[in-house]
Amino acid sequence: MNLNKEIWLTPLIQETLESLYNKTIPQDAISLQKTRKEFAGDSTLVCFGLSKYSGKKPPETAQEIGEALVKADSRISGFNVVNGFLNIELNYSYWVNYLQGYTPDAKLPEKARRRVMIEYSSPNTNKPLHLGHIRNNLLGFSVAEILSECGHFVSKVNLINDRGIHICKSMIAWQKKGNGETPSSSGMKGDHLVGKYYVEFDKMLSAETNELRAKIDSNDWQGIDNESQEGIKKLLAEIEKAEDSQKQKDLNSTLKQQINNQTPLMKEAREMLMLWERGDTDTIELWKTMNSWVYEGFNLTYKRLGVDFDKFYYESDTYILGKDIVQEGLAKGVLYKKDDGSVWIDLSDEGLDQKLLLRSDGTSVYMTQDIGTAVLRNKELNCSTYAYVVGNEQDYHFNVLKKTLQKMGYSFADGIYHISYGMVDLPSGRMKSREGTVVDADDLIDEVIEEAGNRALELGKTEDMSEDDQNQLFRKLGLGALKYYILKVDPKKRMVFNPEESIDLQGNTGPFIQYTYARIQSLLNKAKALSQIEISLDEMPEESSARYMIRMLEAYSETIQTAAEGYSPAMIANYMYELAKDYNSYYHDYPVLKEENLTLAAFRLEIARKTGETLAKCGKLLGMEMPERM
RNA sequence: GGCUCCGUAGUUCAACUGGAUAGAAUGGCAGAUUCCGGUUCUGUUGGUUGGGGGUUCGAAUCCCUCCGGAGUCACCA
Repeated sequence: MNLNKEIWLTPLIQETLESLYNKTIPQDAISLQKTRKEFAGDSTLVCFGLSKYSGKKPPETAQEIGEALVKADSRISGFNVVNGFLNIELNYSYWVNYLQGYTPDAKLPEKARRRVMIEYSSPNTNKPLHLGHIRNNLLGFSVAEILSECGHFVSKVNLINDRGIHICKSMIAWQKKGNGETPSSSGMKGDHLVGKYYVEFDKMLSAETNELRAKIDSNDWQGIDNESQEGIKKLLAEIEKAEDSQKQKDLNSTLKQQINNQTPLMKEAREMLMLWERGDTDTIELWKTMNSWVYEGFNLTYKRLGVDFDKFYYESDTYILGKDIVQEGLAKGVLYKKDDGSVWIDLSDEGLDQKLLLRSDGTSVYMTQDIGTAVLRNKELNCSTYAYVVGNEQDYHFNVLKKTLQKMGYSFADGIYHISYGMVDLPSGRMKSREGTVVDADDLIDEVIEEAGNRALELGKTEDMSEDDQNQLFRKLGLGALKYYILKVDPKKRMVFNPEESIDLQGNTGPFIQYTYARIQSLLNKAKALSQIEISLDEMPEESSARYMIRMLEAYSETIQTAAEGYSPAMIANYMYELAKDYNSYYHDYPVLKEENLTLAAFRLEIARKTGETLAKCGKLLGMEMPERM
């Protein structure tokens, strides 16, 4: 049963208005919102826009409507008018009944439920996960939970980037320097081991690049083919001529890139990629082995983070898929071919550029692959929404992907949505792998758990717990702190990750909410007998704080639904913090066990119970576990 | 340079998508416990919402302009 008051109040207002003014009033003319804390009332009708129907000034209009509403429905006990705002007050009995029927539930009506795919995580298999991936994973998982809570049918999907030149790099470095090292021989987590060789490759590469640069500077062009020679010479000349330093910088980095490409190591990497694409047995064997190490590592990290997937896609399976579709697009005349054979789409009428979809040698690029997987998934999953959790540096890419598919006539493309999130910065600035400031996901998880443990042990409240229970608790607290810290920020916004603040326990933090929950559980345990007492309005006084708490609980379903529409776990984090804070204040002022009026005590206990349930539910939606004690 | 996004207390974030006197946390300061768990609660301090103009009953939010920052403009992914 949905008791949400907007369900009956909005239509009631509409009817009242229509009979009052004898005009048709569209529903969206009725702007109803929660009454702000500082005013009396439960719901507020904004009356400025209604003047045109009443022909009177907003305050007079509000007054009139208020009077009519009180007459129209007994649930409405009163009202007050401030400027053009009509604050509607509901009966206390309405709220007491509401509390008794309340359970945190945000299910939409059947007809509003949809099939939704959430793609998230999508890692490369050449490096372990880092802080940026953590934001991605937490967001993706949480959004999926939120949509499920609203009744949607969600597929969580991970598209793994397991092929390409970057993967070959770690393979080559391992061949050269690995001496057969494996995760078990080294005791290293598989993804970290592979990552180590990726870094190793980079080191070897920059040594070769420097060497080659020195040779070029002394006019020694051995090992560089004529065409590349010319290119490099031209660049050198341009750098000579360039006047502003920005341009010089740009040219220099292009030059470095070109020299990079001429090193023996890069040549080897490219050769390996070709071997891989041809299906060379040894290459494939090595690739499979090293990838399997990485997957073992990733799975462990996912498990510790508490995220999971319904389906995995691998780029090695999907990277060719888009080619046929591009051919179809050519046939339809949506795409065009240049003289060199490359295929493009012109999106300039959409405010975008031309975009390459197929190289002149016929091989596919990132976009080709994404087009292919999109079509494949639509066949397999048949969703109405395809949401991709990917960083905002790819805003342009997803814009192009969606428009391209639309132009090709795929109607499912309308459902493509990019959940674009901002970078995670450190207090010192951006994470840079070159400077070694990248925060590793596994290290971070270890740290927050350890730190949570340290702080809990200092307080000494967990001494009687078994070591196993303690470890479970520290894990819940550490991860709760981390998840809340990251998810409370609006996904779209860039955020600063301060390692020390992320494990804080006071203020707007995960553990603050967990503490509130644990304390409620303790209260429920001690007050079991009260649950038998029937709550009756006749036996207890009206309390505005209680009314306020129930209104906070009532906001649950609307909050979750708005969060789902906006793909924003942050809204839920803000809500549950507000709820916990208000409850703590209520708890402080209105005792249960000491209250002599047992009906009132039972009523307060009921508020505690429902608040606890709601906090736990919100926590679940963020992937946060609530401890029974801490 | 073109396009996109961002700029809110010292700091980290809010502001129900155009609503009421811009709120929390943190930091600083001052308090509360015969306690149902003090990881709590109550005060206090702190703002020209980057600057300027416009739209209207009303703007942090929408439009224009300038300033500052980021991202992106690959036959990379």
